[in-house]
Amino acid sequence: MSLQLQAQPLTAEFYSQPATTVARKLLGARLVRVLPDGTRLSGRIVETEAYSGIDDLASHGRHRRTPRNAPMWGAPGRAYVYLSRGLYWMLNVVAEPQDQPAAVLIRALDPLEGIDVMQRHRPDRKLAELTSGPARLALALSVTGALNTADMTQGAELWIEPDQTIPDSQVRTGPRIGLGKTPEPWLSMPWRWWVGGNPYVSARSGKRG
DNA sequence: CCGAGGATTATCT
DNA sequence: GATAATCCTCGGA
Repeated sequence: MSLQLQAQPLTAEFYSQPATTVARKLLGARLVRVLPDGTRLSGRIVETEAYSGIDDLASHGRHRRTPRNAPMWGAPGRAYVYLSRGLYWMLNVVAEPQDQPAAVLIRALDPLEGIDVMQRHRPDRKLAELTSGPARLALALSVTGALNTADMTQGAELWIEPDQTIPDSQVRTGPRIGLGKTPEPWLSMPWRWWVGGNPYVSARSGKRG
């Protein structure tokens, strides 16, 4: 007899919603990573970005389907992990129904479980810099291209489960980060969501509010 | 504290 | 050949 219901991974049905809806609802949820040796690492999601549709000129799905971006057209709830700048892995969750290119980038975590192991993955980093950015959290949780297309609805090595609910009064939105020369209106589209005042929101995002 | 520039490589034009 | 959904270090104030 458990006194409390065990949290279950978010389902494909959840991820089938519009990427913007998924991005908002993921705030406060818990990203869980189980390492090959069984170590469990987790953190609360405090910053996300939505990339949706072939119209979105900031999205990898803006052009044709290619070997790299193909996961964005795939089943909702799978991981889309790609290498940025030849150096850093970015973790996304595929959103919206099959054949619609969309994903949500996980940009920052408030660390919960396995903080000592995360710090071992990022030697000599301050706690505040452990998971405050998409590449940082990928390093802390040992997320690499090996997890590309992994099914995040199964509770195996990587998934997201409900945890806290963040009220609208604490949610902030703004333009996405690092879009370079993406034209308007996509450059300024307020498709980034974060938890106001949370210290782990990525630095370049601006933590105002 | 802040801004500039380098690292490093898969991927696409 | 150019670019990229970033991070880190360094130099200057």
